Amino acid sequence: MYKDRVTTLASRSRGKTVRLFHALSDETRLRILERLREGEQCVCELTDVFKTGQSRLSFHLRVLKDAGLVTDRPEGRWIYYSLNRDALREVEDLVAWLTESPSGNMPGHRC
Amino acid sequence: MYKDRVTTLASRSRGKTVRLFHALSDETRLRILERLREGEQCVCELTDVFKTGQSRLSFHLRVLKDAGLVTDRPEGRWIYYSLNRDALREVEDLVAWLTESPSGNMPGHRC
DNA sequence: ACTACCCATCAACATACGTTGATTGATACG
DNA sequence: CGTATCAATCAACGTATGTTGATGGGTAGT
Repeated sequence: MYKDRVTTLASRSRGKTVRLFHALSDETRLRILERLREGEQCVCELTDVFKTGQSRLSFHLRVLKDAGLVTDRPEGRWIYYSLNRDALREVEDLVAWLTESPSGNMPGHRC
Repeated sequence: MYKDRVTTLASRSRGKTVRLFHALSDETRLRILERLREGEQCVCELTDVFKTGQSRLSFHLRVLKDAGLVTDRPEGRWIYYSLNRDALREVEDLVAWLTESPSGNMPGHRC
């Protein structure tokens, strides 16, 4: 369990992790995720709710998708977005690993 | 337990959350956190390890500190930084809340 | 076919962010 | 004292990011 988490962070490319956190570091995108938490939604629903330009939402949805936090599914002329809970759990593990105390000791340092 | 998490995210200002994730969305800062995970460190230690300019680290440490992820403690002419594990646990809860399925149902929408 | 709708993409712009090198202040040490 | 060290801050710069309005491609309905 513990070992799993170690490798989770260690083996993961830092760039991918950075993109994950970056995707989460925007108010609009957080609100989108909160919304998607309730279930699948199409873009038109979101533009309705957020009362904002469509291209703006499209932009943010793309950031979330590139980070792997959401998935999309076309149906007719709509595209439905939904949360990727696996990615979120990965974020949880990442942070959990940081929170834990390491086993070994650190080498000293002369200032 | 579940209710706690709900209020954790709901009562929290989104701006603060955004700053948290933003602080985590940089490779240098992630490496600093990984380092601090092993224990308290002064800036000179970090400049040594990362072989980079002092002002650069100072900048990133400030971002981390403003987000509440680290704390600093002056001692003599050095300043020691350490992880704020409470803040990290807060991040964990935030993400956990997003991951969970909500209880109620969403209102429908006509496209 | 024609029109209406949904969405992604683009170009242009403004703002935010990270880097670098220099300066400043504070502490320690001779 | 004078000098050296540690670290925060500043100004200047280039790049990344988010916003807006316009365009275009695909699907549905008439």
